[in-house]
Amino acid sequence: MIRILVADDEHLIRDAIAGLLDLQEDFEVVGQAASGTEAIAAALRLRPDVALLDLQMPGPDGIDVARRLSAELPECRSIVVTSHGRPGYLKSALAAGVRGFLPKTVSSRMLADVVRKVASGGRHVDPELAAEAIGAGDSPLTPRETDVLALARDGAPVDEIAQRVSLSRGTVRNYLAAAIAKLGGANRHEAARIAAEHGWI
Amino acid sequence: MIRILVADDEHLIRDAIAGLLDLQEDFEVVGQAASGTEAIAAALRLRPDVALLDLQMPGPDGIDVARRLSAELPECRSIVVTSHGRPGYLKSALAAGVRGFLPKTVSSRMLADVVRKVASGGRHVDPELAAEAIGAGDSPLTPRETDVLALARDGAPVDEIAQRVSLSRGTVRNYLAAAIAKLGGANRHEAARIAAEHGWI
DNA sequence: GTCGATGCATGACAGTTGTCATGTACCGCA
DNA sequence: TGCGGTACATGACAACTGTCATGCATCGAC
Repeated sequence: MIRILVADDEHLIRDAIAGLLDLQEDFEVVGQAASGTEAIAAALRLRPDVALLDLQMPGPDGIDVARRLSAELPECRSIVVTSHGRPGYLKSALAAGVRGFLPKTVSSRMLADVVRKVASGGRHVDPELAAEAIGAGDSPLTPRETDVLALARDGAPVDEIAQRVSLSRGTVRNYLAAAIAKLGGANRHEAARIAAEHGWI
Repeated sequence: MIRILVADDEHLIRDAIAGLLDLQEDFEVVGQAASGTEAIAAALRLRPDVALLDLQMPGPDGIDVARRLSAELPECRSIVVTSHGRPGYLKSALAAGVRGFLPKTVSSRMLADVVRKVASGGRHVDPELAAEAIGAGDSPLTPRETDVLALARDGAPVDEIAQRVSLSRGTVRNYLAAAIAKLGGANRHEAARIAAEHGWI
């Protein structure tokens, strides 16, 4: 019997996936969590075999949770599930000790197979996401450029960004220009959008 | 027996929700669709009692589908489900003839209750979304402002927007300024983000 | 018919942003 | 030690964006 923890902030999805998994005779959903914090607490308490984590959650996201769990509860294997897009997170997910990485576009049969595979010590990464991640490659941005672009993401003016990273206006503009050039955008906002799509910020 | 069509572009979610509903003794999931186009075709073919539609789908979204169905298949009642946020769509959903409107944060029990209620001729709108929609109110933007802001959304420069809506640069800037002022943003991008959060563009 | 309110349109001006030339510090390498 | 490459930092200049004053057309109220 494989003991599973399901974490997703959307109650309906969480219930539905938990119900789906519970239908399998060799699965038992032992707990549910609606946030990263809850997921960590529940995992430490319930010690499941597999933690099925949504990537986007309030508080710590799925990857943060996986990192904590692989450090504090190594016998619990993590699988991260994500909505469409976001191949850029794959690399950091693997670095965080995630054993399975799937988009929500896979079939329920595939999810069950992956849970079994991971529970028995294997790994599984969705081939399509893997291809996209390889195609997209690593972020071309330097750490500083990443910081600055991340702050520019929701429309903050340069001065505010400069203050937050303790830089002069000119320097911030320079980093933004570099990011814009590297990403091929027409301005910072397009660049931020592109970087976000690739999971680089 | 209530015959249900489930439409969601994410296979896993679709499967999971369908499975969840199928557990209910008085429900029968008669079909699934992965896009708005498929949903319309499947509904016309299968003539379900209830169409459960995801808001965000490739091609026609859940509201578009509901509009088509309420025109061409009025005996099929539509329920729209959405990820968190987006109260702004509620009004257009109701205008499109949607009978139920729920965030994906509700429990599975609630979903089942709403399906029964809608199938028997009732309506249900999530109280929290309704409150937010009332609080947020209608879009303060004029049609032109909405057009322009929508185009500014993903970072297009003014000239491109001007071309697309056949306006002078100055006029476009003026509309953007009006939108920025009305929405309380610091620049067009913040304004676009705010409008998007409210579902106004 | 006049009035005010509203939506739409334009151009001048000032402030912000993007581009560029330039400079410093650090690192690996011959 | 000297060299090239990279990340980081700055300021001048040009282009773009946001603000403002202004004008025109439509529509309902009086």
